[in-house]
Amino acid sequence: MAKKITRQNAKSSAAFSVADRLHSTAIHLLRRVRKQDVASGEGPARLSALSVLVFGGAKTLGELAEAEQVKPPTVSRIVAGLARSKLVEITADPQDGRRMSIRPSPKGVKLLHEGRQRRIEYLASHLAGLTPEELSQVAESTEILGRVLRNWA
Amino acid sequence: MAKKITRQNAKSSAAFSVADRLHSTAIHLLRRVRKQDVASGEGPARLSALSVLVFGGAKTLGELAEAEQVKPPTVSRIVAGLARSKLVEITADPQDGRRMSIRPSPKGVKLLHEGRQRRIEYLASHLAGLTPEELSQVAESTEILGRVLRNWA
DNA sequence: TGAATTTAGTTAGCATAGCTAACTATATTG
DNA sequence: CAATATAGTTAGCTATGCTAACTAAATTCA
Repeated sequence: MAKKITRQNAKSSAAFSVADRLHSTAIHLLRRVRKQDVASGEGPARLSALSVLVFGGAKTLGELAEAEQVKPPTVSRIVAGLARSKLVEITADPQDGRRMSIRPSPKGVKLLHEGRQRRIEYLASHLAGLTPEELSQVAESTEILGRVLRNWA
Repeated sequence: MAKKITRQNAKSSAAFSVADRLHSTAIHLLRRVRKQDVASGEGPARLSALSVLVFGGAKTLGELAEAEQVKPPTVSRIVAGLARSKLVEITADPQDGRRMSIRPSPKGVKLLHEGRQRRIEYLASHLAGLTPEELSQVAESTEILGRVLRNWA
C-alpha cells in the first residue's frame, strides 16, 4: 500500500533528517571541544555542573541532579570531586539537616570563566570562516534548541 | 586603557556567545537523546562508531579512531564490544597482517537504523512545537556546523 | 639477507561518569 | 511516638576516555 504524502509526513521527514544530523554533529562537536577543556583539569560532567552553579546560583544536590538530568548518586560524586578541587563550597541547610547548599567558590568561578574563554577562542577560530549570516543562523538555531530543551517533557 | 571596538572584536564577541551556548546546548541535548539510545543496549561510543561504519563503509581500526577522534586503545575496546554483540564483522587484511577490516554486520545495520528511528521519533516529538521556519533554521545550522567539523584543523 | 625501525593493534592500569540497590539520617505525618 | 517519606551517600557494576608498555607484522637499510 502506497504511503500518502501529507504535510505531517513531510514535517516528520524533515525532523527525522534534522534530528539525526543534529545528533551526530553534537557528538563530534563536543569531542573537539572536550580536548580544550582538558586544560582545566576537570572532566565534562564537573564543568557542566559548575556552569549550572555559576550561572544559576546555589543549588541543593537534588536540584543539581534535576538540572543536569542525572541521578543523585552521580551528582554526589561530581560534587565530591568539585569540593576536593575546592571549586565549590558546601553548607548545610539550617532549616533542613538533610539538605546541602552547593555554591561555586571564587576559584570555581575563575576556572569556569577561564575554560569558557579557552573554549570560545578555540571554537571561534574554527567559526572564523563563517559569514556573519551563517554565524547568526547558528546562534538562532542554538536559541531555538535551548527553548526546546527548557520545554522538554 | 580602553578597548578599541573593531569589526573583528564584534565578530569575536558574537562567536564567543554562540560557542558557549552551543556547547551547553549540545551537552544537554545529548543527555536527553542518550536516554532513548539505552533501548539499543549499546553505549554512545559504540553507536557512534557503528554509525560511522554503516554510513562510511568498512574501516581499519586506525581509520575508525581517526574518524571518531579518539585513541586506538579506546577504539580497540569499542570494536571488541561491537564484535561481542555481533554488530560488526572483522577480517584480516590479506595484504597487511597487522591491519583489520571492520564492517557492520546485517544485525549492526538493523540495530543502527532502529535506534535512529527511535531517536528521531523522540526528537521529532519535541521539535513538533517548532514552526517549519524554525526547523529549517536548525537544519541549516546543523549543515553549517557539519561543514565546520569537516574542515576542522 | 638479516638486524633495526616503524606501524597496527592489544593489554594493563588509571580516572571519570553513568546506573541501580541498599544504606543512613533527618523530617513529616498519623 | 511510630511509621513513612525524603535527601544524600556508599557499594558495586558498566562504559569510555587516557598513557605506557607490549606483541606482531612490515619496511628500511647496512
